[in-house]
Amino acid sequence: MGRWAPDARGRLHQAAMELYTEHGYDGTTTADIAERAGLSERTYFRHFADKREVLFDSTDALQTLVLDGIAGADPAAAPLDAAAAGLGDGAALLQSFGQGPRHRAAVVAAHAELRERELAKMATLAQAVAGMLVARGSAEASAALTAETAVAVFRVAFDRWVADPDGPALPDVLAACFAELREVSARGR
Amino acid sequence: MGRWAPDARGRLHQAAMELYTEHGYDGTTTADIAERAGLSERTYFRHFADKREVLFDSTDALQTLVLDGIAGADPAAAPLDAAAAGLGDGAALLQSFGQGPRHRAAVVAAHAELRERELAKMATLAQAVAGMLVARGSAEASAALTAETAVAVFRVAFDRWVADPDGPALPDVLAACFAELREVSARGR
DNA sequence: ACGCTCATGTCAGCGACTGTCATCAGTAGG
DNA sequence: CCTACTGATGACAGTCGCTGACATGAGCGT
Repeated sequence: MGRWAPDARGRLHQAAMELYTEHGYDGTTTADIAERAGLSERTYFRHFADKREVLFDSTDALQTLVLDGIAGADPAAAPLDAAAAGLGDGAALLQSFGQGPRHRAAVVAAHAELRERELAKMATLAQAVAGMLVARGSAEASAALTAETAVAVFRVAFDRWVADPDGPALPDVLAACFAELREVSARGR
Repeated sequence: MGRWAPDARGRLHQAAMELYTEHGYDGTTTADIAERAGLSERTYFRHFADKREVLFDSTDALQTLVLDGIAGADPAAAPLDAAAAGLGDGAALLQSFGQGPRHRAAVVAAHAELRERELAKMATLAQAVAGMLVARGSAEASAALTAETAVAVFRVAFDRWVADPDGPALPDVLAACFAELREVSARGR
């Protein structure tokens, strides 16, 4: 047994989710979060860079999984297919958390600052995906376009999945969205 | 002649661009900006919601132009083509400002908070584009996918244009990116 | 027993942002 | 010409996000 209660980060995350849900993001101070977690406000900022970041701890794991999925994809697969495969792994991870991601998404959606941060995280993911595509042999420019497109599709799929709790599993929604992308972009000229 | 010097918003924008360029975003306080514009800090916050928003006044005009372009597109055109046309109008607007957008992009790129806000503005644009596509007859879900994809392509095109000052005009870069999207998404299966 | 580590607490302070009230040139109405 | 009203602004106090600096003390190796 350590000197301090274990998993301070986890307790802060838990406290933040509860308080943002109960009193809203604006109605919660970082001191409130720290207090519920049994820590000082200063310690909160040793674990998380700002008031928003406490909700985005899991995105690192998601990103790692997605990148691994791309790295493990068939080397002969087209870049967009490789990206889709990696994002499919990420979708499966989120699906495995049940309603958790939906609850978190509702909290994030409720405040502009949190939505902004989520977009920034997705942008980071897109950049990392592009990097993996380059590692697979894509040209830099083409990789960026493919990655940004793929991540945009992922976001749309996630939004659809959140909006329809009785619908298909996230990986299936994602696959459907990629199929739709091909249709949409094949039309015209 | 009014009681106050005219165009307070414009002066604040000018002052912010200068100061963010000279001393960086972190090295500039809102009080600094207000002082250079000949106003009080309190008045700054009457014109702009926060320290970031002062750089994003022009995105409203861009959005309006893009939406008008979509509204005026051939009703028979495919949704993605209509979105591309509207975004092409927006690209032409930015191109007409010469190096201005590149300078602004450099300032935005220099700080994470500004990049976040830019992403948020693009997300707003994507939502508005989706709305216009629905108004043209697209289904809600399909419109969201098309709009998010099209705006992602726009962002990639803008980044390429910024990175290559001696390259082709933005509308041409954008058209090339849309062509590339069709290639990329046609490959595989 | 000694010193080192390292997560934490405490405190002071800056800067972003807000609510509130006062000011006063211009303008409309009588 | 006086008066009331408007609307952009200034002044001031206060909250909160966030940071730097220093202190504390249990655990751990030596």
